[in-house]
Amino acid sequence: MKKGEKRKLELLEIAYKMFISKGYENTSVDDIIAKAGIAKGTYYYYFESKEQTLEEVIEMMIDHEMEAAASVLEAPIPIPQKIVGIIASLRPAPEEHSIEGALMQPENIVMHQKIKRRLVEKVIPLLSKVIEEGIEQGIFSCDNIPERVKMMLVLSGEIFDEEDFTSQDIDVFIDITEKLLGAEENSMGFIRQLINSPKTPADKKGKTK
Amino acid sequence: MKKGEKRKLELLEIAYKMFISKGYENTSVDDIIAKAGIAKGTYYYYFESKEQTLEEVIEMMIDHEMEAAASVLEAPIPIPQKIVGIIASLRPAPEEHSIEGALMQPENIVMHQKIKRRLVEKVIPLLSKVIEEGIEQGIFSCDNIPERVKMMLVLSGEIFDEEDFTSQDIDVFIDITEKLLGAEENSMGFIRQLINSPKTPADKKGKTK
DNA sequence: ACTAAAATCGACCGATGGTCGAAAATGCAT
DNA sequence: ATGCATTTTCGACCATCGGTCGATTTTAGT
Repeated sequence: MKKGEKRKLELLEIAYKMFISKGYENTSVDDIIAKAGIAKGTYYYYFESKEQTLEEVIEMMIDHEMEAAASVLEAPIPIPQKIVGIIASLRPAPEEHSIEGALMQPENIVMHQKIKRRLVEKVIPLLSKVIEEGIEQGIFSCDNIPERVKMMLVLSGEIFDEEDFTSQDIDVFIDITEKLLGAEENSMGFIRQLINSPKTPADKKGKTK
Repeated sequence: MKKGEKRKLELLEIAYKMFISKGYENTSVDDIIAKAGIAKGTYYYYFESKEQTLEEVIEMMIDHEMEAAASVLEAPIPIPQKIVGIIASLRPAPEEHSIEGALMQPENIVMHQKIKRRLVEKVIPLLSKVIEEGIEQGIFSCDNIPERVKMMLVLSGEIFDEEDFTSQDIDVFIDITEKLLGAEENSMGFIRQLINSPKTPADKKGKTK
């Protein structure tokens, strides 16, 4: 009741790392068991299938991200910052693991997509609460909150996942977020600063053609 | 220089139908060649890989959808209707082929996602033109048009792909679209009628709890 | 020490995407 | 027609992959 759990955790950890670094499709069960030093049968003693392993790995990741999101929730910061903080915390931790940023590689669509869906699902109620708080404070004003939250999440997920999003993308996202929530003009403008500092090392290729 | 082309088109057509009806992952190369009555080697004489076949099939579909979208563009209808018409035309033709609506099945994520991306890419300039027209006519008012168009497309693609979208989703989408384009309140409200008629046979399960 | 349950092993399987050398089929110049 | 090069077709074969299964070892309770 304990040995087994540990072994499964170990396998999950290995699978997790390999899925992220090499991609789900490019990681074979043989790869995993080789790394773990176990036999095929042992692997299938703990998992029904490779896909189920993916599912559990994703659940692990989700829990991780959700913790981060929840911690932002309780931080003593203004509501708009909370919202952005939560959304930002959903990005699959670029530092820790993912030695190579191979997560959103074209061949990893399946995993990437599954993560996104589950994440959106889980975060909606959390963010909805925050929005309601904001409404009570009078800084937001809107109905159909969960639906609006979902659209915010879908947009941020789709736009900021790509590495080549532009400052125009950000501007429009800010604009749309404010209007989506019925917030005051430019009340979300601070997002710009948050984005310009950590990533995007100036402009890279082309552009100044 | 012609025999070869024809054969390839034939194979493409077969793959196309099978990918849609059974899904990409569930269609084996053997399935395709069996249907076509040719040998493995012949298939790989025309295609580098199964994935490349997918790519070409998608390109075919895209061209098809783009034609439909372009025809809407030239229709003698008001601008807002054009926009909605174009967005609606992007849905992968539910009637013609796709006997079973097996296109957005969970196992078809890869194909579905690839189609979506390419479609958005291609439609952005088209829709942007329409928006500009609208601005000239004074019914819209906004900047960063392509970015806004992209967000509209992303949202519509993400929300309306799922079969369980609610009337709230529609309401919010309408609201956000109007604000995204700087259109007058409720000027996009007609979308509701368009959606209620063709699909959604009343409300289905639960909901009236 | 005995035994039942849990855990591990690895040979084996069917299916799949892909390769390759040889054989037809085709086109063309003589 | 004949010879020859190019294009097209064939299908046996291969490596890999996810998954199965009966046998074997380890563990834990009595």
